[in-house]
Amino acid sequence: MGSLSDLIERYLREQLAKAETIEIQRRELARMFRCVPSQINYVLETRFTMQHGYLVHSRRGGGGFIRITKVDWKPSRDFPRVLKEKIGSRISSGEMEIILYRLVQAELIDQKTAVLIQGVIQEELAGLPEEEADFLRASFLRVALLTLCQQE
Amino acid sequence: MGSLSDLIERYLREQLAKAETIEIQRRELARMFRCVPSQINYVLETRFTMQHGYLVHSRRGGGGFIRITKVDWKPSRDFPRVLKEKIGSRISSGEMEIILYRLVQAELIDQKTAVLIQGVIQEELAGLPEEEADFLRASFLRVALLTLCQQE
DNA sequence: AAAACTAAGGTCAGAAAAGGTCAAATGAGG
DNA sequence: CCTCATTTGACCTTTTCTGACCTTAGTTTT
Repeated sequence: MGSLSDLIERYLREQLAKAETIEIQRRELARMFRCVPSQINYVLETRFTMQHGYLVHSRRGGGGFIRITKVDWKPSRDFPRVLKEKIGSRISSGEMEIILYRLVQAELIDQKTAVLIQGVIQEELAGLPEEEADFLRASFLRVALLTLCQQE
Repeated sequence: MGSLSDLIERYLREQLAKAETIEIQRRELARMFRCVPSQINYVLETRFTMQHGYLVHSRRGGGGFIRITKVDWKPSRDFPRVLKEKIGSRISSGEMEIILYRLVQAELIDQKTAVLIQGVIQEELAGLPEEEADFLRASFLRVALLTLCQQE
């Protein structure tokens, strides 16, 4: 406790407590903390990931910046993590159906949406070999659910 | 968001918010922003393309001008098809950002959702070679948008 | 009417200004 | 000591900015 990374993390969190989105300049921040610029990347990679509830977006070149946005996951703070665990790296269409059914039971999504998701994903997967489809299905399902879960 | 190009972009967008079509003089604008005239071309090429929903037309010589016309994205009933057409079989992250921005402009999705989609997809694509990522990104974007926009 | 002049805008390549990546060196805790 | 997290630095990619040179369209002169 008390490493430079921790300090930088605390500083960024303070800023993010004041605003939902902040924009920083990597060089500027690095100068503030007297470290090399890539240290900032390290802090972002280890402490401001989606799992932590943050989205990071950046632009290079003149006037470049790094934008950090706090995400308010509707269902729960660790929804992304739970989803990752439940879905895993691959999933069959049967398993997907079970998960969707559970989410409907939990009233996190409604029946129509569940059906819609299945339809959209099925269409996207059309014609692919089963082997490959299972991997992609896992990704598609995560994208769909994570996208949905911020809607009100 | 601090580059000169960003400023010029914002200025032009403001004008275009007031009128469908605007006519500017490159020299005049360059003088306003204290830059070289070709900077204006750069802004137009990177931020006011057809993809962005603008048409640019110009004339040289005495009394020359640059005309920018806004082409609104009409939220049609046939949204899924239009979307698939726009996304295509592969798409770069930059092109995706443009599409999302236009959807926000058209009020089909809100800003937070756009950012979220980018984040979720970025995460899902992490570590993949660019070649493969472009194809998957197109699929992910379709899944996300079709899931979102078809539910009521 | 043709030639010359002037007043726009267009192109392109290179410099400058960011941020990104990756692996090696270092350090802290068990 | 070993392992994992942190720190650093060399090298890469993207975006912006600038300036030299080119093309086009009116205007004036011959």
